[in-house]
Amino acid sequence: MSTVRSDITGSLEDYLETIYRILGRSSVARVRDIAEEMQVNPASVTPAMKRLSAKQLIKYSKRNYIELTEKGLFIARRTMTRHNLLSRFLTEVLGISREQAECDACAMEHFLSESSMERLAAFFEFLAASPELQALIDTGFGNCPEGKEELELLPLTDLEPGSSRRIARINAGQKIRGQLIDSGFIQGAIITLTRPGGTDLPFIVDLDGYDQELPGEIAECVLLHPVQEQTGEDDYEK
Amino acid sequence: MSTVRSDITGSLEDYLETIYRILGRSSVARVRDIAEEMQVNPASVTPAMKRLSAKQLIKYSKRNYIELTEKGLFIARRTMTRHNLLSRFLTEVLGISREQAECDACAMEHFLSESSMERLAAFFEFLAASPELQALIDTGFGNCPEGKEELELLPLTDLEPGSSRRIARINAGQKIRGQLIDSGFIQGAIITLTRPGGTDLPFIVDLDGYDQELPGEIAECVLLHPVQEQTGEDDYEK
DNA sequence: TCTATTTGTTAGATTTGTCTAACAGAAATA
DNA sequence: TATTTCTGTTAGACAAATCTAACAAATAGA
Repeated sequence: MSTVRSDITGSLEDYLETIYRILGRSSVARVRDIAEEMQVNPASVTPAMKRLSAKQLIKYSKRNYIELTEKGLFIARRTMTRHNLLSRFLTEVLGISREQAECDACAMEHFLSESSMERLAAFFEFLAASPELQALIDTGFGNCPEGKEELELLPLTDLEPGSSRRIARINAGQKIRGQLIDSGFIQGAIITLTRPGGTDLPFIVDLDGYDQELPGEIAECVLLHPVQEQTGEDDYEK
Repeated sequence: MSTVRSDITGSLEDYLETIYRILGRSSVARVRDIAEEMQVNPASVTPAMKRLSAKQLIKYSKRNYIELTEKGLFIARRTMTRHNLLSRFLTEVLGISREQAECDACAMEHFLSESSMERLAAFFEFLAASPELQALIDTGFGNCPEGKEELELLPLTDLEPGSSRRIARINAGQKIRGQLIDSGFIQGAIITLTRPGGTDLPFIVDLDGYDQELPGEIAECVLLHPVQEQTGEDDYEK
C-alpha cells in the first residue's frame, strides 16, 4: 500500500538519522549514544547496526565507533531534510506546537516521496517570497478572516432532503469540531441529506457513501456552500 | 520515536479503511474483496481479521461476512479523513500528481496526530474562505511570483568565508534542485561558508553542523538572504 | 447427487524489530 | 595488579505482517 522508498525501512532510516545527528555534535557515535537518543535498548542497536552495515550504509565493526558511508550519509541527510520540512510546515503553517510537530514529523518523514518533498520545499520558498501569503498565514486561521461570506452559508439543518452541498466550514468549538472532522466532515466534502431530523430525531446524511446520524445541535454547526452539487461517487474533484 | 495513535497498527488501520470503502459500495465485505483491494494474499487477510476481531473493531466469524463495529467504524472514518486531507493538501496546495499524492497519503495517514489533522482541516476552510490565498496558491509557486527581491539575494559563491546566511531559494532546474534539497539545502536553513572554492576547488559549507562540499556551479544556485545570521546550533527558529 | 470451482483457513516459514537476561571486553579505580 | 563499572554483544523470546502450499467448506454445474 505504501511507496517503498530506498529499500530501507523507516526504523533503519531513524538509526541513520540519529547517527548523523550524533556525529554532527560529538565526532564519534557509539552504540550507547544511539540507544539513548532513540530511547531504545542497546541490545536492539547492535542488530540494527548489522543490518545497516550489510546494506553498506555504515562502517561498523564490533565494539568500535560507527561511521556513515557516503550512501548512508545521503539517506540520513535526506531523511532529516524531510523531517525539517514537515516539522516546519506543521509549526509555521498549521501552528501546531513544536513537540507535537516533532512527533508527527518523525512518523511521516519516512514516507514523503521525492516529488512531494521538493514541492514542499518550493512551497516554503514561495511563502518566504510572498509577504501577502505570509501575512495571511501569520494571522492564524483558527479565526476565519472576515464574516463577509457568513450570510451566504447554509446550515445543514436548513438543507432540503435529497439535495447535496459541499461543506464550507465547521462552526463549533474544539470538541464538536474534532468529532465532526474524525467522522469525515471536512471542508470540500460533499454531503447529501438523506432524512431531515428534528428535536429528538437525528439527521441522517450521506458522506463518502456511508450514512451517518447527526443530532440536530451538531448538524447546525455544519455550514454548507449555497450552490447545489450533483450527487455522485466522485468527491474532492476540486 | 512515533506517536502510537489508537493502539492499532498502520496495517490494521488499512484493513479497517478498506472494509469501510468496500461496505460503502457493496453491502457486504468478504475476505476476497479485501485481499484484492489491498493487493495482498487472502491468507494474510484471515489473521488480520482475527486481530481486528480481538480488538473488537469488526464482527467476524469464520467463513462469514465482515462488519465494522461502532469503534471500528470510527477508526475507519478517521483514517479515511486523514487520507483525504493529506491527499488534498498534496494535490491542491502542493500541486503533486493525483497518483503520487495517493501513495504519499496512504503512507502518512496513519501517523498524523489528532491536532495536526484538525489544523489541516482548518487550513482548508481558511483557504476556501480566502480568495487571495487561493489565488496565490492556484498560480502555482514553482515560478516565483515577482523578481522584485531578486536583486537583494546573494549567491553562495559571493558569501564571505565564516559568515552565515539563511537560504532564500534554490535557483536551479529539477535535477540540481532535487540534489540540493536532499542534502538539506532548503529555504530557511542556515548555512556557513567554511571555505570558499574556485573553478576546480569545491566550496565547503556547514549545514546542520556537518560539512558539505559543493562544486562552484552548484553553489551559484543557492541564493541567500542578505542579512547576516549569527552562527549557532539552533536552526529553524523562525 | 456428484464433481469442479471458488473461497476461506490453517500450517509453517520468513523478515523486521523489539525486549530481557546473561555474558564478554575495556576502562577506571583501588 | 585485581576488581569494579561501563559498554557492547549474544542468545532466546516474542509480536506483527507477510508469504506459499495444502487443505476444507460452500457453491455451482452437470
